[in-house]
Amino acid sequence: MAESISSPVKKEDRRVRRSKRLLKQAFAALMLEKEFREITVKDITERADLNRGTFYLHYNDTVDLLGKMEQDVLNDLQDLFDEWRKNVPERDALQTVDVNGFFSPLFDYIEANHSLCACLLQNRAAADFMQKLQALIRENGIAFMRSQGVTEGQVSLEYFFSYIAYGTIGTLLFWFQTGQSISREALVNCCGQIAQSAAVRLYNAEH
Amino acid sequence: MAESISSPVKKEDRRVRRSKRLLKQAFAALMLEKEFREITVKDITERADLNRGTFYLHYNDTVDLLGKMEQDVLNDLQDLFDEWRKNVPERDALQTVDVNGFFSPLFDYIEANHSLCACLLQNRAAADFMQKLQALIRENGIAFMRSQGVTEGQVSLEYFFSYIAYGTIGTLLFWFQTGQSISREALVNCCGQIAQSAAVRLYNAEH
DNA sequence: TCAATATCCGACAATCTGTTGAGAATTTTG
DNA sequence: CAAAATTCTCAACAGATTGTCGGATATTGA
Repeated sequence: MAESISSPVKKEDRRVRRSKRLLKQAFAALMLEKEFREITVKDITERADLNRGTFYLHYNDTVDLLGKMEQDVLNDLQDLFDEWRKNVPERDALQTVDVNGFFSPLFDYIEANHSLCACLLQNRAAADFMQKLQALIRENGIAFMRSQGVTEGQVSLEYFFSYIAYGTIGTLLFWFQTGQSISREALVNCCGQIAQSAAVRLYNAEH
Repeated sequence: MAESISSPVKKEDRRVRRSKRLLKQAFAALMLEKEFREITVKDITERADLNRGTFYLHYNDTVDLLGKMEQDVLNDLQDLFDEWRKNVPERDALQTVDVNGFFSPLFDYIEANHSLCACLLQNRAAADFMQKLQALIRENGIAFMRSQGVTEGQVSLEYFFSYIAYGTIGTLLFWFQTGQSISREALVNCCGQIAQSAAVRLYNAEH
């Protein structure tokens, strides 16, 4: 799993990789200190110890940089989902769909990169990170359910997973904001139980 | 139910009420046209046909104004929840908790003020509106469940309603963003079914 | 009517933005 | 290794926004 802040392995000039890395690091650090809207290009380049003009060689503005960083995280997560899907056992028709299993890569990753993820989720500016993350989870969730032989019920899978994705992300965010007030196991259990019980009721995803 | 954009009934100087109203209206209109971060104080006051200095007599900056508008909506919703709670029938111990009923004021209000609410929810700048809205729903939800005699289960009510609130708000947002691609009834049914089935499983909120 | 106060107007310094050109430094290529 | 290509630095620039003035004008509430 690639470090989200790091640059692609080998494509661009080494100087470019260095500059982008420093800019992202500086920006991530600043986001822990103040609101996105208060962070100027000057702030970032000073923190990164780069010339202000260098910023504009790589990004249009701070929103652009934020978007690239969001995309890094989303790419990492998609890779994890892809990897996980390869190893999912075929589902016996009588077996329960393992919703917890589906969410475990997500929880693992977000806990491992908790500082950046909390930043992106909490920051006023990053409302659409939650949306993008929801879309990623939703689409992977739908694909997963279909691969498990689940067919559409009275509630479309799209709306079902929209709900589940937002509920899960939001609860993760709530967990961060309350200082991880319960154990990780309790959190995963909470999210899993809700999703599982709803899935069972709406799609007979059991037996 | 007070119009969110309108000013309090009678407290401030009529000129102040007028200015605030015009500023909020102008700001709401501008948010439909461009990103929050691209909206300047000058934009707002020009649209409102007020002097730029007048803005600073009432708000510190655009974030402040946005926050006040969010609070207007939250106040309206809290009033609705309070009103609704007065009319909730006592729950027979054998009866099902009516989760749909709990959410109906929310759906009504957001649909009635759908333009502004979609704005606040969708806009990049308004990430914390979703958080505030979630907190309001969560707290009212917990109070409701307790009043219905539901006790804590293996999943704390706090986390349960965090999940339910985020899921519901998110799905509402998804509904807006997909151009109300299903009927309102289908949407309410979707959210209701998920919440209900989870509540039943986790809290035996039935029978 | 009159005192209080909100608004308007013009102006101000300070800051940030996005871009430019020239030169120095680094990297890649052959 | 040497040359070519690219990136970075530096200083400077115009343009825009910000937040704040003081003084004049208009509106309000009593």
